[in-house]
Amino acid sequence: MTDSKATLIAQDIAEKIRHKQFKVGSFLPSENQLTKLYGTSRETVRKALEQLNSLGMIQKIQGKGSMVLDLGRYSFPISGIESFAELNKSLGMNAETKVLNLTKTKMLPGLFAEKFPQEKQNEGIYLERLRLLANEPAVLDCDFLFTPPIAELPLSAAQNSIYQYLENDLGLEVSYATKTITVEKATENLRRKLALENDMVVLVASRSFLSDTTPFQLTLSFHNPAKFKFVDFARRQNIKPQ
Amino acid sequence: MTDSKATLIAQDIAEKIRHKQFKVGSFLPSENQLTKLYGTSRETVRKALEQLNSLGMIQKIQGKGSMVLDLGRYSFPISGIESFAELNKSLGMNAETKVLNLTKTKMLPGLFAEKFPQEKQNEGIYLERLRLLANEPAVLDCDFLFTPPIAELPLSAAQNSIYQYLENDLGLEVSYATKTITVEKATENLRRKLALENDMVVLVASRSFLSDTTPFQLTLSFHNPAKFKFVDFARRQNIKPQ
DNA sequence: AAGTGGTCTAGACCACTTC
DNA sequence: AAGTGGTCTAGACCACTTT
Repeated sequence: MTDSKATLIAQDIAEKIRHKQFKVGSFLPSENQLTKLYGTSRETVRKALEQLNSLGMIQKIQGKGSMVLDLGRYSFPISGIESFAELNKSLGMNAETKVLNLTKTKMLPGLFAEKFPQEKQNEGIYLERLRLLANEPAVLDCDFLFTPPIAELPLSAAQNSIYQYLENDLGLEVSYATKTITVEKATENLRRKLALENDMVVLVASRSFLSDTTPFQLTLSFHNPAKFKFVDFARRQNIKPQ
Repeated sequence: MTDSKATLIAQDIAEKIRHKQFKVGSFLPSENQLTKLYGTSRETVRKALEQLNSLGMIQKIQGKGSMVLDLGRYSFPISGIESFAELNKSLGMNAETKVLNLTKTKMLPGLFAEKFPQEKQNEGIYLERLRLLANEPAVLDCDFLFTPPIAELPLSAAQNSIYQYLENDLGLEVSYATKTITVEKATENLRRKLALENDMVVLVASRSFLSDTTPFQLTLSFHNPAKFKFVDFARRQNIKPQ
């Protein structure tokens, strides 16, 4: 899967925004200028701008141009599909991952059966990781990776980036995820592992899918409420959700 | 602002998915067939499908077709930009709104000054509403609407849908919002109004903008943790956030 | 009037899946 | 080989903003 011209242009513009070559509050070069700059058609430039628009990086204003928006400095957003490793790298945080458990199983662990009641898959890999920020426990990630398509998970992949292993080594195409965020009562085990001050915990439950719509991963992320922050960008829709 | 052909097609397909004319797990008619059906070019059909794709309603699979996804029956999602009134209507819930306060002010209330430290605007309308679900308090919404562009807010608009009033009566174009979700310690006032069992509350803070990038609204939504649920759909990005 | 973005088209060629 | 989606183009016309 090689990136399209439109995506390459979007990445280039995003990079220039990050490097302050295009400044927040100012307008990008016009679509005609970008068309000449990148040597493509205008529709291709427009597809690139549409990607940046939907990410909240620019706002298009008819008759005027495309303004660079201020996304703010997000302290650890959980929006989108990104692994902890990717976030840590791109934000340069002092984060650490401790793998607590990595085992194959032929039965869906009870924890997952409870939170994903309609789930049928039962063979897979159970993974438990504690995430530390500034040497303090912040998140307990429990993953269940489906076998197939994932037969093995090297400890190094669990330690670093699962997604990198799935995409680069196994050639799987990670595509989308559904997530829910709720607040739950913490078990004694959780209280201890996350050093919670009271018995509440934030649960981010997600089910992730490959591009052929196969589910491949369930994740239960237990966050220390005091350290939890979810950042979102949303555009007003003219299509009602299902 | 009239809808484009692509948006009309997307709305039509979404409607057909909702009415089970196109079923979850099956493929939509091919792009060529849709092109004939709607009497447009293929690119226009593709723009319609892209809208449904980004909402998580379909998944495109090369060589096969566009599969209808199961979004699940979300119990009160807070994703996207939708007003409580719109959600209530589209989901047919037993919800009620009590307007507790609606006053003009020349100073940004301290509550907002604290949660949005960089905010400069000070003249506006303060609105406080309690949302009840099944006759139990679920959310306390505190809004600050900027003057200008919003000079007045009729009680009926506060009672029903603010967005409907802004878009239909004032002709404003609501475009996007940034939100953060955190867990905070509840004040005694909040404990009482939301009938909280303990002293934690979920805070959804959002800043909303018009299509010309003017901010027009700050919202602090305090949720009873026991009734809070946030549902999200996310696609894997090939562009890094800013 | 000139420049900006918004929409739409008809056609081309490619990559992937299925038969 | 035929059908599917993925990409890209060159051009047209419209709506809005600015001068």
